[in-house]
Amino acid sequence: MAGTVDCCCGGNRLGVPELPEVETVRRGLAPILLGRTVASAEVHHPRAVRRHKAGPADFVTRLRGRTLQTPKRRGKYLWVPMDGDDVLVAHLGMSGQFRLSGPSVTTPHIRVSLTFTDGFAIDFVDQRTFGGLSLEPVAADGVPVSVAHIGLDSFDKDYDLDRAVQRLRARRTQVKRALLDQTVVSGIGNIYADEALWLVGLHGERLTQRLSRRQASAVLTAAHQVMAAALLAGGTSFDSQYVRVNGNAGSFDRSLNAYGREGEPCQRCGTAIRRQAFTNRSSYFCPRCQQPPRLRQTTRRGP
DNA sequence: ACGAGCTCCTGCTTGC
DNA sequence: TGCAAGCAGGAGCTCG
Repeated sequence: MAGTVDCCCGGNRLGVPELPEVETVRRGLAPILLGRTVASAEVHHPRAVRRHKAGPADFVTRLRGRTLQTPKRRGKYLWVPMDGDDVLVAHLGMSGQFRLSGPSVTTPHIRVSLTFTDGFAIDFVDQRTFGGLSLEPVAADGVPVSVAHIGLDSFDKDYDLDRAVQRLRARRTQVKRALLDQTVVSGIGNIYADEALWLVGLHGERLTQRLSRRQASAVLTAAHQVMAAALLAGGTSFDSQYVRVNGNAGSFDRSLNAYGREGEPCQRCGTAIRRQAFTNRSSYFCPRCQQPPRLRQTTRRGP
């Protein structure tokens, strides 16, 4: 039904919002928020505003009467400039969504609701409560203070690949860890890191300081390409009748080559994709295309 | 200053 | 059948 929003994952467990999903949400929100004035805000779960230091009551009070402008994004952070000095910052975390509110919408896990002066309303829905909203001042460049520490993402007009390559190679860690470090380049999560590494045939345990410029450049470029493809698919799935503001990258299944494909044949060489524990999560890679480093600095790997 | 590891959270899946 | 453990993972935090 028009005016409602379909569910986030459609059974796809890969619903975690990374840069393309967040950008899709931003584009969906833009025409909805621009020029609307908040009549009231309601915090249903205090954890959703835990990054708003002054607390839920202050959050609600300060939002009232504010007129919203076009949302902006860096990496996986969204923020909405408003009249006045501060901005509304949103992070979707693992499961955050914005949904158009209405009597026909029966959604559990509504954490925050915003109602506008024209009666229109949206909900911030977040099952796992890793996401949240806050009101924050902005730093000198117009970026919220909590976002200022992360690096530019590869879609930013000021993004400089050479500088990103420098930062990546300056780290003293494994390349996958560095790709997930939002202060190096923002926007890359576990899924796109694995896909980028598969594309360029690098094992995630390769040490950043031993990557050539060419290798570092290739993996960053690959990450951008995978995210660009997902963004394109998310964009084409837009339907003005059913405004998608929920982080679903549409019908695109992200054409994943490695992530989540344990035991399936590698699309390049046919070797079974392997899953490996990685800091409380998983890494997926082709053991043939992505050879692990033979020698670690102090530790020898097994075969 | 930097890097590693832990923690927060909920619902689905798997194993006993 | 029912319960418990495992798994998913972004980012802030602490510790070395």
